[in-house]
Amino acid sequence: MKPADAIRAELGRIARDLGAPDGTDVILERPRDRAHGDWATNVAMILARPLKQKPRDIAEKIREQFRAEGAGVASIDVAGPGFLNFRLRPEVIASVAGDIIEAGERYGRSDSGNGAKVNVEFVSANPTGPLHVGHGRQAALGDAIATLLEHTGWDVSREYYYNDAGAQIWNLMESVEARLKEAKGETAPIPEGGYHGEYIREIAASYVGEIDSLPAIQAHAVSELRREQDLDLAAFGVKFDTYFLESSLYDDLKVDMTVEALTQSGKTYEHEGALWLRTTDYGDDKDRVMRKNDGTFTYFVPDVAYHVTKWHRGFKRAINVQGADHHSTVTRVRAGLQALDIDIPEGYPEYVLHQMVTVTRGGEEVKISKRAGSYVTVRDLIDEVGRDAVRFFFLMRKGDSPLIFDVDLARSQSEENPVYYIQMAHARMCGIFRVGAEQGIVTGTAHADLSLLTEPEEQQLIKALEDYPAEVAGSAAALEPQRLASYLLETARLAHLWYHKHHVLGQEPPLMRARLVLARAAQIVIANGLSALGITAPERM
RNA sequence: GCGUGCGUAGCUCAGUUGGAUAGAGCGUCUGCCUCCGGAGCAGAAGGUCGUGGGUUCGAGUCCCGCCGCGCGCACCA
Repeated sequence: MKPADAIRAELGRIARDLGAPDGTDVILERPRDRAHGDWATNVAMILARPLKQKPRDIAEKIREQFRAEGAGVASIDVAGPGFLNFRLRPEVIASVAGDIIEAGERYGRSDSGNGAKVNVEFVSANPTGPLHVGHGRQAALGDAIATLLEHTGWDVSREYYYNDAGAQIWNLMESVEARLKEAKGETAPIPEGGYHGEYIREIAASYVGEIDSLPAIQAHAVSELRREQDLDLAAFGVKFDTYFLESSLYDDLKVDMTVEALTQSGKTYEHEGALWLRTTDYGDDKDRVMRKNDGTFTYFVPDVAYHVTKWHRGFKRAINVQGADHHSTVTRVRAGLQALDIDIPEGYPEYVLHQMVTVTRGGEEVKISKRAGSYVTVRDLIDEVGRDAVRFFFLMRKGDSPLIFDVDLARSQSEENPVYYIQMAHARMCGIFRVGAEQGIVTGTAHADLSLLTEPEEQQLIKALEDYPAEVAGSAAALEPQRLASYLLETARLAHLWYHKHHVLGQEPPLMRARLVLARAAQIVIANGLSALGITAPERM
């Protein structure tokens, strides 16, 4: 049993004896201040009300009744308003390192998702141009969230929705047509709302079909751009399980069926030649048009039809990663799903929204990519700083905050660069084993006496490693990869600290063996954490 | 104006779903180490958590008002 579990069990037993109500959960947490001990609980404060006693009196009783030896506890203090602080025996803390090695790359995984299906949709760019940095943030976020969910026991499906129908595609087609005419020497301006990037000329140049066949031009442009985006995603190392085409919703009459069902529900009305949905019944600030007076549908109608397919495909949980500039769609899509009245939960789908990305180089904002014209592409970024740095930088801030991507920092091979810093900690641990092997030292970890790991830096590092599973679980539950990123930074710091202060190789064999276990455990945790974020853990740098 | 998100050290940001004296990196200052350079080590200073109320044993965290900034407010996506 893990030390924390032992304490929790003992606290549970005492709480019951004291007459705590059923369902009282005992929360153990790391005290913010290390001087307060290894674990703390506020259970005495929680029980104060139901037991009608002072928190400190309850805490005192718990302290007296606590059977410390079995739980590996060295001392218990009552502090502050009624906290119980536990200090563990050093060898109990150290024993965790052995468990980590045993679990290996499975360390940190859990099964709280129970294998339930969850759909994670992200990027979902219109095939009207190369992916820009915002899509990059989405790709990093979506992929990491998907992996975190996998690590916590969910059956995850990564999905990409191509908006290959509608007005944007029409604009794309007209833009390419204009460039085709231009190539023949005609004057042909890009239409309003059209695309001006250099890539439009490339698409026109590679077109070999009928010059006046608009459907052919459209098909060519869309397929070229999809191929282009696939290359962007491949460069980023993201793989999707499903590519869902918006056009298929029209082909399969899903859009018509959805409109029909919404009309049947009585939540729609005709007004000024358009068909409206009463989204105000579901918290929107005004009703929304479904069918425009030109007979075509507004974008959110296929979006509703699309989410109905997710539901029917067995995803009781769906998560959409999007730019916050699209946040107004949230209410509309959910309203449409509710109006259908087919038992879809109100909060379906869940949204993870992220704020803007700005790229800086030399302290100046970079605004333009040559190929795309008006924005910086993901590919530019990956080419310049590498996939790992791009991913980490996109993940280290919470989605709610705008993100400034400092290209100079991301490229830097120094410890100021957070990715480099974490990967370096991993490489250093690997270096110990590499050098050890060269010296003929057996770096196996069997028969180590971990109670020798008593240095403060060692105890602190081990405690951080012990927290890894909880960090993964918390990060996954909150859909917030940046938590894990922060954790890795802190853990890397502790690993560097330990490495600087204490040598492994060249120590007396028993101590060396114990430290080899710790080095291996640290290496495993950092590697697992990086992998959960989609970042590699190089063995040397 | 309405909706939404943000506001934490000089700078960049964490803050584990409401806990104890609010943390880290960079920068600054003081020592130490280094042939030089890059850097490394130990420590220090630095805060009215935008602001005013509220909720309770307890608020950076939850609720309301105000101020500032971003985003959205199309029969575009």
